[in-house]
Amino acid sequence: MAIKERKEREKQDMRNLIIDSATQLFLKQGYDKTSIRNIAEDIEYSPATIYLYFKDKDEIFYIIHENAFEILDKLLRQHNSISDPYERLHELGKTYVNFALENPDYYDLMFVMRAPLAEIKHKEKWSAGECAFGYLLETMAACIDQGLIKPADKFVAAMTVWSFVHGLVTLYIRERTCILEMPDEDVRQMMNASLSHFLTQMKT
Amino acid sequence: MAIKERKEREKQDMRNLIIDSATQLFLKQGYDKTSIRNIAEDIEYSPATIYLYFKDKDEIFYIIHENAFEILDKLLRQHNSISDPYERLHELGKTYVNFALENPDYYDLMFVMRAPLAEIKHKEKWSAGECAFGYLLETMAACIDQGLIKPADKFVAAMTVWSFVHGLVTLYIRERTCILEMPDEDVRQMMNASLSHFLTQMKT
DNA sequence: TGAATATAATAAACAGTGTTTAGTAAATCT
DNA sequence: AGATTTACTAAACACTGTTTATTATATTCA
Repeated sequence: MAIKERKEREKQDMRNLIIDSATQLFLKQGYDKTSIRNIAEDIEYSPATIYLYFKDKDEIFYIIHENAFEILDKLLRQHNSISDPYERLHELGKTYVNFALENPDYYDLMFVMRAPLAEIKHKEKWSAGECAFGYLLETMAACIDQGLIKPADKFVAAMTVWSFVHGLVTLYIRERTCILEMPDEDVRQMMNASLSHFLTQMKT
Repeated sequence: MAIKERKEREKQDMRNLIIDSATQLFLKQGYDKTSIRNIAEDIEYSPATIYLYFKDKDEIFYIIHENAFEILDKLLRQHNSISDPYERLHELGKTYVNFALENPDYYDLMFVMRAPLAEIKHKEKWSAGECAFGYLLETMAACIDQGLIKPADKFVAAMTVWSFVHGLVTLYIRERTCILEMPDEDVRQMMNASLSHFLTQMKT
């Protein structure tokens, strides 16, 4: 009975087709303008078909959110070879901010939007986020152990760093940096200056 | 011809009626569930009537967003009497975070949601935000002048502080602090610890 | 192979959204 | 009192996410 396996494969193919189309539309037009009907039209199926493969729109965007985390995780762990944890922290910060600025829609979905939340809660564990946060936690612990930054609980220190970079990029992505009344280029330069300033402050 | 003035008054009354109803519904049920039809039913008018007083839903939420800024501004400027600028900064931080945690929907509308953005851009100036940010800027300048915090450009310093507190509260409001797998009370305590840690790091 | 069954896909509908248009009733002006 | 402006609304438009009943196809079993 290889038919069952083929069917399973076909089901997965269809899921991938939907996710790929949704991702493409999402990155091109944003969340709101990526409707089930849009996706359906794009893959040349009826809207109702999508509900045979995903229970709702949010589940689709939960998968996209997971894929985005995989990308970010890979980028962050590229700096694993840097032995000095403070230096690694610096690179992690730069990479995080860069990722957010270059993939604002992904970042929004990962850390701002409520769309994937239902699924996260449903799963009782935000594993995608845990992976990235865990890596930050490790780095902070190493920094503290080696006395490279001002002493603090590693959770508190990690939350402080994450909060700062998250705040920095979300103020930009959600267009609140308009308050600076600067050209976009200057704003980005100021963000870099702010990141450096923050990390210098941390140092012992 | 006092009729014209009475009409003008009545127009303003109607605008207030709509805003009051919208605000009430918004704080009770959130943005998405506050529909034009809901507001219309609440004030016992037809949905179309609302469009005689506001050009679209976003304009209504722009007004609510402005009102929220008035509340935050008053809270922040309560600390004007504190002469030591670093101490004042500390109180500003605590007040800001408290405001966000106690009024998450207001905070969301002010600093995260895209709803009021069209109007902000249309007006070419985000005066509501400028007022609060200006106050932070003053305080930072005073801190730097008196050598209370590590030297930096006042804009960079202000952006750093704002980014941190904004990140801290938005990770909480948009439910990303679930990663800590802590009871809500502990998360809030950690947020306080993080704020203190951040402000201590700034000190010379 | 042919009838019965299980699967896949869809058309159409439901209940909602923001917004616009055309038409009516009331208040104001001449 | 008649003409005109103002205030309001019913109904429609073009969407949205989602569900249900139906049909066509593929698979299984006798």
